[in-house]
Amino acid sequence: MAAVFCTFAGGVAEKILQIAFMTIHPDNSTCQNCNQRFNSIFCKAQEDHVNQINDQKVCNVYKKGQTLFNEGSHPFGVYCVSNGKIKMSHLGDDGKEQIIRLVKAGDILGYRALLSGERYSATAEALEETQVCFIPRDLFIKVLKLDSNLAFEMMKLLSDELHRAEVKLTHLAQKPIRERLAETLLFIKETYGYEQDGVTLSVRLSREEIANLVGTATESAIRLLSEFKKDGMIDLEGKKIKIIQPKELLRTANIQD
Amino acid sequence: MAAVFCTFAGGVAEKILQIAFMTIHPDNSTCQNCNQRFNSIFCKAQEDHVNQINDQKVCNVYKKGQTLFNEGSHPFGVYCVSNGKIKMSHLGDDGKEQIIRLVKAGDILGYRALLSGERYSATAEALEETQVCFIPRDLFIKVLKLDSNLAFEMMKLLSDELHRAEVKLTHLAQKPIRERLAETLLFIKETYGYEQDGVTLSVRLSREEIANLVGTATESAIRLLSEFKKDGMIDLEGKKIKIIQPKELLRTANIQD
DNA sequence: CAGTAAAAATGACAAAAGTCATTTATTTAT
DNA sequence: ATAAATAAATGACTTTTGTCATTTTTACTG
Repeated sequence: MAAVFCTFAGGVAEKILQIAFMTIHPDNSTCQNCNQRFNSIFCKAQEDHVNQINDQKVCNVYKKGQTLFNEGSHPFGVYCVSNGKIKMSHLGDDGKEQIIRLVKAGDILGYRALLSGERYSATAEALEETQVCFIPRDLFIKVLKLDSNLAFEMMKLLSDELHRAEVKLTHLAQKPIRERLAETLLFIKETYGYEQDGVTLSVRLSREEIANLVGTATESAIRLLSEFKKDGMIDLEGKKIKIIQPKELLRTANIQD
Repeated sequence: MAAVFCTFAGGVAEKILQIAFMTIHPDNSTCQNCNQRFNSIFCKAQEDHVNQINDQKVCNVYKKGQTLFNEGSHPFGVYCVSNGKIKMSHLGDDGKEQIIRLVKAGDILGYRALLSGERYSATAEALEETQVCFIPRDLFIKVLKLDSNLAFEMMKLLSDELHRAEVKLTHLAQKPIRERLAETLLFIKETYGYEQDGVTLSVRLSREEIANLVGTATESAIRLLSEFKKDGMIDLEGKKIKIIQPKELLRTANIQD
């Protein structure tokens, strides 16, 4: 099914193919019928507002490695993910990437900078073929102003993200890498879940990306992953990671909160 | 002047003394005349709403070391600081404190848990004698619902905090302690400013608290502070910290963003 | 104001984590 | 399919940071 979606980069080509896509999958091309409709922040938005968003949204497909936006550029709206996986990352002072968020279907992104009135502070890059709808800034702001339920959902989302960031910050300051790696693997599982086999994490990340998620050197991440494998907690097959002993991994993560 | 504010812990005594305070300082006892009126999130709130808040608010004075709320307890409203300084911190798994925010006059606190619908994830403790107004949950929610300007200010505040947390997270993962300590000293300066002399940080923090802000061991913080002093960047007199060479400190912090 | 408790400072050492160099696998492109 | 490029793995070593013990200083209490 995914093969049907076209993934060229340019604007015109995308438009054409988007129309082609809409013809083929009419039920999935509108917000009203989006499979993420009640899984997103818009679940409590008024029907009328969802319709307006549907009318003005622009859908796009990003191939693995393509960026939706870059740190330092201006936000012109927010993105709503209908399908796929995205990483958001900061570039540290020495050019090292720090992954601050993993985005999944149903999530929105790009709202932080928009609401702060700043440029993007993070780069968003597709981890695999990803379908995204773009909602223009003015419409998003307008709907947010008119729809207090949506505004509250937005505040809840921001509060939850803030909480996540604060907990991660505390763990970075206080926990050893071993524990943080275990926690990260469980976090990936929570976010993207397993493949059909029920053990393989359904995302392919490089060792470097895992390290940049944990906040450590690539070699350290590699070494510890090997240890986890040796200890029988996980299994490694190339970029596939299988969680063999989730309980043991949870114990290793040593999470109290 | 500060000596006029009474600081007993209990509820009844506080009420009585609050009334005494209002009698003595009528101009400062209402939101409308609060010295932080246009320095807070309520700056763009409708006059009517500010009046309602003023009617229902409950003011309090906390002595140094007293907590406004504790990690794990339920939020019943938000706090608005009219005067003083507060630290907010998480307790790490091993019981180590991680300071996640420094709160100053004009700031509000306690909103994160309230908007997430969770218990407090942090403890708020006064760093010195601090005057705070408590705004009940239902009123805050109601006003937030009716006043879209206020809601947007709230979203902006959350977005800014989220940004701060993400940057701190990146620095914790990537920067050496020396740079983080320098950055922390500058952050304290930005937050609380100097005393009259124009060089002494106007907050007294223990070495342990500084370490818990930086995210390091107390001894490491002490050692590096001594180095900074030896290098002539700062001066130490007990808990007083003087910033002698702010530029050199900024260079040491090695901040790009 | 002495005496005690707490905090700060310092040294010696241990552990954790990072860096660099090299080898081995795995992708990718031709 | 094979070469070239990229990523992963591993070892040796260095640096950073933390821990523990001890001394010195400061703050507090009777």
